[in-house]
Amino acid sequence: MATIRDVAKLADVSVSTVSLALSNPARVSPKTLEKIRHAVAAVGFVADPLAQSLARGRSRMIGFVVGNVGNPFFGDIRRELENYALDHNHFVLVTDSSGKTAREKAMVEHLIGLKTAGLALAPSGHDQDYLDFVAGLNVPIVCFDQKVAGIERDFVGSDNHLAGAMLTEHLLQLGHRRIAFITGPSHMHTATERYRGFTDTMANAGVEVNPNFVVDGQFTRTAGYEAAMRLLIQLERPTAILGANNTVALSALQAMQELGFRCPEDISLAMIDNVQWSSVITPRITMVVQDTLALGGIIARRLMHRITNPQGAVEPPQDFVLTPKFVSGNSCRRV
Amino acid sequence: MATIRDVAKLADVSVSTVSLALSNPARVSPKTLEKIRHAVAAVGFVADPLAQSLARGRSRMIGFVVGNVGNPFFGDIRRELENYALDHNHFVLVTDSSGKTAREKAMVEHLIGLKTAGLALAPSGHDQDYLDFVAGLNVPIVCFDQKVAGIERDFVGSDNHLAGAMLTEHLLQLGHRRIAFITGPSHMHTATERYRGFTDTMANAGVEVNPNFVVDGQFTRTAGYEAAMRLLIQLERPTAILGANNTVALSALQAMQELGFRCPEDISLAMIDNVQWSSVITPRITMVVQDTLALGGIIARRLMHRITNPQGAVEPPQDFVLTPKFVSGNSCRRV
DNA sequence: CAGTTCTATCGAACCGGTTCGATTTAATCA
DNA sequence: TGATTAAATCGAACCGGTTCGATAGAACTG
Repeated sequence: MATIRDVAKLADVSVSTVSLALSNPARVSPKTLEKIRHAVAAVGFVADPLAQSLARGRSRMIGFVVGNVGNPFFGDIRRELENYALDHNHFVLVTDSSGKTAREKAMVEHLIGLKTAGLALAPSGHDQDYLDFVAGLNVPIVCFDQKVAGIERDFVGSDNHLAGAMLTEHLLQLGHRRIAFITGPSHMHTATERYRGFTDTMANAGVEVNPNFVVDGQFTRTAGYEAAMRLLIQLERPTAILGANNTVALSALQAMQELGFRCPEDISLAMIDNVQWSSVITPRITMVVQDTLALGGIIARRLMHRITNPQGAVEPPQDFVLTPKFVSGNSCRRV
Repeated sequence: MATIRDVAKLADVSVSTVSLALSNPARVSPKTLEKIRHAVAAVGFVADPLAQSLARGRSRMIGFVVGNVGNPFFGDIRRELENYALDHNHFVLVTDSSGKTAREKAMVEHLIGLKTAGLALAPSGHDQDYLDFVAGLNVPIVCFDQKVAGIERDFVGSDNHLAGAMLTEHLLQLGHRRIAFITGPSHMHTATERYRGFTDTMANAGVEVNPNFVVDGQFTRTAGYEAAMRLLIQLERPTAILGANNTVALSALQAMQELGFRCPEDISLAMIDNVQWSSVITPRITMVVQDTLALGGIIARRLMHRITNPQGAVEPPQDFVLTPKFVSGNSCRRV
């Protein structure tokens, strides 16, 4: 591998001039620049990013930290970020914490060690320890998905209260009154907001929420399945189930199928967030989806802004909250 | 951030002794080691991975390069690799090439620039250029999924010929004769092998393959959809469709639903590779799945072996081919 | 006890760039 | 034309570690 000294020798200039010419061509005389360009081409010089990062104290890499890269929600955002970053000469490193806070911390620390220029982070924690950890990170960071109280960073996400409210309203309009809600973890902002959207809308409509109809699905497959089962074995069953996210809703669908309930004939179902291949799932689930492309675009732009603009680093954090979209399926029937 | 020189100063030894003590404690006297340990703790020293990588010429990072991290097949493998790597003090960097060879090259080059210890690569190319490129990479590499002729590297994958054959045999057993096949890109080993498995089995059974029943789905959603449409509008329709991968098969299911065909009553469907939530897709597709956990485990072990063992680097490349598994659904009916 | 072999530690060079103050050269001004 | 200023280039220090040959002292040998 050719080094900058090889180039300097061949071009018959000093190493520092080569470095200067490469990073700021305008500050070098045209003929010197030409010599250096020739030499670079001749020896096939490519700057070592590691050495560069070490010397500069920062790299051209962006860390993307989420709990599940396989989730299409994160996948779409990743793609948007990646495209934008590549256009701006940055490189995205993806890491998956599997939702574990400890692993996330380790990964973030590793990324910081790599002198990443910035981080797109879907926070997995919420306690004081975690807040301190994030606050202590001295890099541009854009948080997304989960709004965590106490984190003073840019945030990009959707209006989750509205998402819950939209689906609840839809079910109410169809005549449902016995509506069940499968929640997510109570420490997650998305989960509590969606749930609030549900209860607020129910209250506004003057419909009481049956406490037995609120079960905890933890946003996971197993817990969602169990929660759904708990709903379905009740003597007085709900006429509609609202899943706080895609995983618990589809687990509920599976539980319904296994117990022989038909959807929507016996029980209606609605969910927040899309999944891959939702178009071939029968019935097509009525859902509220987030605009992942827009979210990804905003995250990308905001992060690159903070990274590239000198004063961008000190701008006060800002929240970007998008309106989710209602997508009608055929999983909800009129009662 | 504390540096190694801070530690050296506090422990009153030379920098090189500190470095030695940290990387090879046995070669330092017990009392010196103790002093250094104290100093490390006192200043909170953590070695800068960048500086370390630069000096050593290699890092503790492993690059994971695939065309679609969202695909659960790759997701499962990634998880296995990651767990194993973390246990062995290595760190996985995930990159997604979106299936584009050019982008994959750029990403691999970047990873090499980062002095990654090794690469788990799902190759996206096949031409001479690409072969030369891969051959020129001077890092431990384990290829998986696509077996590319001419790449002299470890390979981990499944018996794709068998996968195609199993499903074909199953359909033949059920009495089907007019079996259609939606293929993948002809330059992909998995695609051609699966197709060969189909044709060989058909030939063995003495059943002729109708050329109109073989359509190209490119392993993509749009092409798969088009291909399926082309099958479904024929006057003499197939009684069964075999999708060479999950994407084309599910696209076919969608096409069938849109045209009003019922599966399996009107047309049977089978596919190779699982998808997320296949359990709630109606009907449950009969399929042949790869043992992703085993594949991931082998990839991880093989790669770490080459990385950590001095002589591991020069071992001749080896192929690991696993037997896929038949998973019965209810998408195929007897005719 | 002189000669040899370990063992523990050190100093200096190195990995491959960047950066900044100093110096040389060229251009502008009185 | 000599003084002043700007532009171009250079040298050396630095980023934060690793590595290897050198050295000094301890332990072993005959």
